[in-house]
Amino acid sequence: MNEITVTLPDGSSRRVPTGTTPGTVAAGISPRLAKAAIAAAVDDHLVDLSWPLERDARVRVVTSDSPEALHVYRHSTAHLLAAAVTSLFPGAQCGIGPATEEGFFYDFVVDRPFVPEDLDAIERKMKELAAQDLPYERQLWNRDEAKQFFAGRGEALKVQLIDEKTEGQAEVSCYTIKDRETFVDFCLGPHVPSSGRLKAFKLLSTSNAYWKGDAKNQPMQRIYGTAFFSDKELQAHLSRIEEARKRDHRKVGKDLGLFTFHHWAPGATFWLDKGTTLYNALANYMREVLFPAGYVELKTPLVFNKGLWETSGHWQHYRENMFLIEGRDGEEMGMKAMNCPGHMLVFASQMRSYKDLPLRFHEQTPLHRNEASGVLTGLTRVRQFSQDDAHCFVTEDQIGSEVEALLRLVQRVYGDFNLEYEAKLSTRPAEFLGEVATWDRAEAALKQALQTAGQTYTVNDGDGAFYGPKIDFDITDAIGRKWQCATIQLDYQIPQRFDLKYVGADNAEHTPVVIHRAIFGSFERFIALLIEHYAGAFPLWLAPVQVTVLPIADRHADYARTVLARLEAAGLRAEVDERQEKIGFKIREAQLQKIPYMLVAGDREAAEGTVSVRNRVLGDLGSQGVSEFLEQALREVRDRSAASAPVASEV
RNA sequence: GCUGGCGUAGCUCAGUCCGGUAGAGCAGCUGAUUUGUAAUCAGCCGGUCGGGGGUUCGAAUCCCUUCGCCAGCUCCA
Repeated sequence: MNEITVTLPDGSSRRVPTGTTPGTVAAGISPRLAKAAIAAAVDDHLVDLSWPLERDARVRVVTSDSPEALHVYRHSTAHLLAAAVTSLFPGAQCGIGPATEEGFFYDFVVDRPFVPEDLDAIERKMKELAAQDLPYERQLWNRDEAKQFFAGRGEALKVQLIDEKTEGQAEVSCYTIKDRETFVDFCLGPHVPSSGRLKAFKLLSTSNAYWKGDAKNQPMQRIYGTAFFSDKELQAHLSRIEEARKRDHRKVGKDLGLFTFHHWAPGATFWLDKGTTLYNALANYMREVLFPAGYVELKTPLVFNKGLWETSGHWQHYRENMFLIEGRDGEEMGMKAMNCPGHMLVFASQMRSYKDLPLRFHEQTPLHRNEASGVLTGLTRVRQFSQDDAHCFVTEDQIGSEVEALLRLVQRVYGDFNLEYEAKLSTRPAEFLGEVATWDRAEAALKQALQTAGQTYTVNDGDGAFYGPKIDFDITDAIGRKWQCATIQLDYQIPQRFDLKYVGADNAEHTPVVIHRAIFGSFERFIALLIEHYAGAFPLWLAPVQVTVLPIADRHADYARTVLARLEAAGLRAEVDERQEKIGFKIREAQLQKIPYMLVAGDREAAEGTVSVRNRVLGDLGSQGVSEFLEQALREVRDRSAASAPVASEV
């Protein structure tokens, strides 16, 4: 009999007959490993445990400890879901059902949308199928036979998938659960060996989706679920979701009185007094960061004649997202959806020399975008918002250093908030303007800058804007959704459209390159993410109310007011709670409002000229002189210390 | 925009399936209490049940329509 050599991760190797499966290899190592095995990696390629080994290979048994295991496990759970749905809903047609970062989903074409009761029934069916420990088997089918089989079952979408994904192949990979009659899916795998492995899963929600994500295609019903190796992990995940909901910015914003909305202005924020204080603190922070970095601040019009938008190209490509207005003499106007065209006009308003570059225009005025109603979400997706926007006008050989400076700016700002983020480089898309050589130079400059700034990143090939490559930064919200915040975008087109020129050292006219960039992204979205990041317990420098003075009884009110006056004179945002309530009640309210410092003032403090300091996290800190407290608090503000603001993940 | 769900007092929610005078807690107001580190007690006020239309003797409840919110899809900061 022919033998092959199997090399294990520890470097050891063994001879086994050709056709041996990784499952057998695992069993040969130890029964416990065989029991824990989910799948196998053969020469770093994930396969089933039943995959016959035909030649010498490195084999690693994938168990629940392996990083890839959960993905396989969830994908197998998605198959179980599809098996349950096709069993309970005869005629249901399957689309695709992948594992995701948090779980899995599967899309179906069904006669009617799923309702919550359906999910319960489907989940019960899944548990039943899991309890039967049905084998998952990979089979190679003749391609035409497979197409006929799926066509015969009314699975037109599967036939389409086979057509598209296996062109020119003689055989296609299919997975059965138990047998052909019970469930079959066209799928590359790998999968767990049997349904009994699937121990802990839960269906979470349903929603509409379209075949291939295109609204022009057939509407489908999607079922989301999640799965873990143990019930304990599943329960932990579910309670994490529950905890995250508690710090959802929409809830916290309401509880803390930061902002509100009204149905007469969908997608537009009413910033309440406390929210406005927070907003202004961030706006001023950004100015403090940008002015020393060579930026100047502009305020440009909110409404422009359509001529501007025609010149910029937005009239042709972006009009449906713009709020349009008719002027009193019938002229067409558009509210600005971005600042760039206005900034181009400012650049062009006077002669510019190469000595002026880089020239950096910063602007915080509001933008309006007529977003589709279905996409509006709290503060993270709105119709009226302000960016910490800027446009940097540079020569082509200044691109690298400018982008590097921008990367360091992003790192510095996000560092000030202890935010975690991910950077993505998006490169030349299929449809683009300009020369390939220019794009290549620009992409190389961005990569170089990323490396110099020590910024890790992933590449999104072909995802750049039509006018230039870009680097985007994502921050994750409380419930795991990623939101783009900072962005750095090169633009070779807009300076040409506006015919921008500067006079070079050679006394000739040249066209500058524009870098569109934002660090917060928008104030609205950034504040939403900050609220969730801090669970509403902002660091002292951001807290809308920084200190509250709590007199014990009415006779301490005068003293409390003198303390308040000193706090306010020193520039702190403070208030006094003079209500006729017990101190425990006042403290509870201040804690719920997440006020960083509570200063208790009673007989003792009034006599000594002190305050009894309570920190919202550390609790009672004992009594301090007012000056002593002030000095300490002002230092905390100045340092933008997060000392008393644990981030949500630590709460 | 699409699909589904939801909309009852300032807030959180019950009542809707099966039509019969709209409920609770918190908040607010008034009074008492003068209080020492996460809720003092009592009383009172408060809702054309998102808007409009329809069915019915009678609609929060059933039907239609419209607006908003939520989830997802698509799209974006």
